[in-house]
Amino acid sequence: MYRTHTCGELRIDHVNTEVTLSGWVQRIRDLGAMSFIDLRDRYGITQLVVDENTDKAIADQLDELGREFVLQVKGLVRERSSKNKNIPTGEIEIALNEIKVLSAAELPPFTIQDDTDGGDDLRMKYRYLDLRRNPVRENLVLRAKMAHAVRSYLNAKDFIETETPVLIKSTPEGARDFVVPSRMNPGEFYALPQSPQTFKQLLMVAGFDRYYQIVKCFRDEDLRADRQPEFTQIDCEMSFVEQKDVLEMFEGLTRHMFKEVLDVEVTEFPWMPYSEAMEKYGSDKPDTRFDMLISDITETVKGKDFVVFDSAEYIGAICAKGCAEYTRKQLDALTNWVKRPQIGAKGLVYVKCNADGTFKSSVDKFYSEEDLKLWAEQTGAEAGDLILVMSGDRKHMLDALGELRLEMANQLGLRDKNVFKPLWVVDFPLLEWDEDSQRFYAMHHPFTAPKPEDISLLDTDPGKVRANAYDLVINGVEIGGGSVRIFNADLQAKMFDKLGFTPEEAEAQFGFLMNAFKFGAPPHAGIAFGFDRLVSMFAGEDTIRDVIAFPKNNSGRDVMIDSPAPIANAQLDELNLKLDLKEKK
RNA sequence: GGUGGCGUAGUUCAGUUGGUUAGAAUGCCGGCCUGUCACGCCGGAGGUCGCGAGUUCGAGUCUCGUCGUCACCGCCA
Repeated sequence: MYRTHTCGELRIDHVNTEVTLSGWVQRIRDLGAMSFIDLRDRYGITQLVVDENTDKAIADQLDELGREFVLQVKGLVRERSSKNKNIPTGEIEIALNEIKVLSAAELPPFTIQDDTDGGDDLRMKYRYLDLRRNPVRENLVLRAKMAHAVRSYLNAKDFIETETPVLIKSTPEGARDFVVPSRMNPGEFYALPQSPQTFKQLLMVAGFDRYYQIVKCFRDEDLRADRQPEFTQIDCEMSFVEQKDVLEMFEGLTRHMFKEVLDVEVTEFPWMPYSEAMEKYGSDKPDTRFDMLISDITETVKGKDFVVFDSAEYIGAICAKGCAEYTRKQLDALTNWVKRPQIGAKGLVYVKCNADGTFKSSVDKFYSEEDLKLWAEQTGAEAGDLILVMSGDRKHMLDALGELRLEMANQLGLRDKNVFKPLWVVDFPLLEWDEDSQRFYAMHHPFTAPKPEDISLLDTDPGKVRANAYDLVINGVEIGGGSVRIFNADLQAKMFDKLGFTPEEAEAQFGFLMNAFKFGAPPHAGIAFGFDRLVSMFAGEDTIRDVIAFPKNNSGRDVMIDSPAPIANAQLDELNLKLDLKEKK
């Protein structure tokens, strides 16, 4: 038996018990004739004590030990003469009578403590050491707890957890696929699923009625702090439901998780049309923890001989509360910020609403106090506020104002990680025009149903068709999304036609699905949550890497196992593959 | 594919206008210490300034290239 107790469980009640503990050496404090060892495992830290006068042999053993050695120790629990109120085991210590080194340890490249001295890449390379640290381990414990909460909620609602295949086939829509060569079928490839989309729809055709899965998905696209090449979704589908039924069910799931895991009650989720999100927040994933809404002041500001505004398609503004005192330096910094290529604005106009009721703007030459007063009324600005104005083409400026809004909120500390504001964004456009390829793409995916009242627009004005699609957004993060699906073979065929597929192409790519719809498909709808993002939000982390046990870096590499890696020629040969690497410029 | 930040001791970082022998903290090693718990005190070791070219009398510092890493845009539900 390696241990009778863990390093986190002994208390004052255990005094005079003979115990055996196993764990890692956190730290040794050598006071001369007396030494203390902090022994750590996942449950906590227990102090071991050795007195050189009474235990000379054991004291000598301490010289051999170092940080992160794995020990098995035996001894008697006793009350400390000076207690540590900061840790749960702080009232007791173990007077050792035996130390056994189970495993020696080299000096770790960074110290295993809550505030580590290790940088990100070093921590990634030695991820198994990083995982010994409390904050990282706690994130993964949280993740396990959340997965458990998902299962208990959905199981109680009669959802059937079903696995779907990982080796499937590549399809032209959506993200780039990861592909896997098939040895038994020379020249052919599997693809890893971007999501189990078609399979869950087929499960509905199969009459499963309610399906879910916590499942890995794969997308071969460039990475971000919130994007990994393999990531986890809570994937769900339901039959005989309308949009409202799905939103209620998954609002319930979300609220259940907040309550179970964080003990947080969240309010009912408002529904916001996509068009409103874009116009008021400049984003399809609005952060509603704060207002600072975008105002369209195009009509108000035109016609005063300010050529920049007069020639602009759109002029929009936000009001930053209490920022009238911003200095020239701060305003210049903001201007430079919006002029960066990532935002791409031409400039920034400001209006300071002074405490005395007067206005000071960067366009005083063109606008009177009376004019500026109108701006203030329209943007809801009061004395002490700062109005920030941008002009240009509508789509681009809404986007830029949305980014500026978030930046100002950051500067003003309005994005509190402990406040959660969920909402549903609904009525997304069904199709999106792509200039490069001169064709429509499905904004969600090709199986999304148009709103019934918009179906007639499919032939006349496809870009105007709204979809029965919805996103769950919390604090400006897209947590999940889904849609009511097409369940009629004819309508599905029409969709493929609008997306530029010939009937033959549609048949070759998705014939199995349209075929299935001919055998009695129930109306159905579904949703998928980005599990990693949800966990990182609950954990208060900025990147999903912090809630994944073994994540990949920015370039899609696992620096611990050093993957991806070349394979042997024999392997390539077996797969009938030859490399033709392109020269780097 | 693009824009920007970073790369200096095991680690986290500082390093002035380009100027003598590149510093701090922490960790590590040695010594002392019986109530520590981020123990304390004394001493010591530890550097290809990512790599390569260039400018210069002189480069950690400036320029170009390259590699790595991070953030973002494009891309991606």
